[in-house]
Amino acid sequence: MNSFTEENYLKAIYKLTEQTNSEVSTNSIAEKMSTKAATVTDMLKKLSLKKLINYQKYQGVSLTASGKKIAVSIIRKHRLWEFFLVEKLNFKWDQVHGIAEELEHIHSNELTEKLDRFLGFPKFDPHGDPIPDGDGKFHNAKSQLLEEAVLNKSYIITGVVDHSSSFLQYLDSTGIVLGKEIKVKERAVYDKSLQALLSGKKVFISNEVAKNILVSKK
Amino acid sequence: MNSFTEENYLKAIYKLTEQTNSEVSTNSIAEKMSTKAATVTDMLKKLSLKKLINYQKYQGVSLTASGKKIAVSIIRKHRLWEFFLVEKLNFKWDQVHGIAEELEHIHSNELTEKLDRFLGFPKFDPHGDPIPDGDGKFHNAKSQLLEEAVLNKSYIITGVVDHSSSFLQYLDSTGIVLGKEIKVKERAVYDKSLQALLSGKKVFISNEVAKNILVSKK
DNA sequence: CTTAAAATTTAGATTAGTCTAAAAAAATAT
DNA sequence: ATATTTTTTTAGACTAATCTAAATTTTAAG
Repeated sequence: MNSFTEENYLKAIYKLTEQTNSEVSTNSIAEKMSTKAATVTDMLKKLSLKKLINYQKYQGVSLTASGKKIAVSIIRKHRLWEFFLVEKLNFKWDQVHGIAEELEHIHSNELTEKLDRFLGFPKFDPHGDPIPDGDGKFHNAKSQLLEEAVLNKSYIITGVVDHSSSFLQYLDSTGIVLGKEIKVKERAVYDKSLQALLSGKKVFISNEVAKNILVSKK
Repeated sequence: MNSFTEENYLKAIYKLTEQTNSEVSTNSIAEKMSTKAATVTDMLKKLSLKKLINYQKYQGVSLTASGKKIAVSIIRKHRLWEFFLVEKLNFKWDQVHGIAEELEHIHSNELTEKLDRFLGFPKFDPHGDPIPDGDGKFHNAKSQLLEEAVLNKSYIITGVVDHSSSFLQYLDSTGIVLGKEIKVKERAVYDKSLQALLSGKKVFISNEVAKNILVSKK
């Protein structure tokens, strides 16, 4: 059995690998885990001994197959619980991350599988992130940033890049909700801000926001 | 915030106090926690410093009001999660204890309250144990041991004393399920074993089993 | 290609929770 | 009432996860 801490390091390494598509540095892990580089080095030695990561000092790390399997299962549990919290318990999408950070460490495969069935085998969590299946396969929707949407073409809002409560609350306040249709009418040259139609209603969207919204072609 | 370990000690002390109605000994805690007396002493000092227990060395311990509040909230969460696992996820009543031991430590009051509402504010868990409400009040059904049931009187099975999987599985195999009606027809003098009618069907129940079943007058 | 800066690791400490062995206090038995 | 047994506590040590400060390695700059 791995500790919560070990599981969190594996998850952090997984996510950093996804972002950079290469070996992960000690410092980047330290930043992600809000801890110090020296602490990370100690943990890397431990995870390496358990053969969960490939590690040679000064050379960065990557996950082994078994490390990756654990990381994906944590992510699976996190996203299933987020779905549960929003769909069954009526939490808002900006309230669930912290609770799911605790729930993701509950150690029962049977629980995960029964929860998945109870929820109807959802493919995406409340933020539009894909939920891997029991074998670790992701159902990847090909999405793009709203920032890069083509003018006058219809898209569906499918996810967010920034998962912070403040961003999610801002989206709520502007009516930007997953599943809605959006069509960009104008893009300002100066600041790349957008004038768009959101389910037919005119909205203004700054580039800062557009960079953090994912859409799919309709 | 208290650690899982601290929460588990408080829960153990609460349960031992319930059983004995007096100060709890270091050794009894050690046994309940499957640990050593020396370890318990260390933890008692820590909990005492936090004012969660009343402790003077060699004199046993009791919970303070705030210690009791935490213990009851852990029990509340444990029982609500057990109810969820059985009623929503289709677990069997003998499979849920271990999972609930992990879930009971999730730290979100809002989660507990929303879960309670989602479940329809249940008053008893799948083993018939009362679920305290948000204020720590227990809805106590006045039940008695089947061992002491009066002959030819109708009772409803409302709970169990032994919570082990093996006992619960044995009950399943004999059809002894919470909510069923039972009437004791004969009690053998020699071994106190019972001949009874369970929903009208004849069953034999040993004293060992009868001592571990709770019933209420119909 | 040498040097300065940045990144990483090592060394040595700290805290929480645990242990064993020994000492001390309380309970029990003669 | 004293001796023996049981219970509890103390002392000292260990592991996991963390830290700071110092040393080392790598990278980048001139």
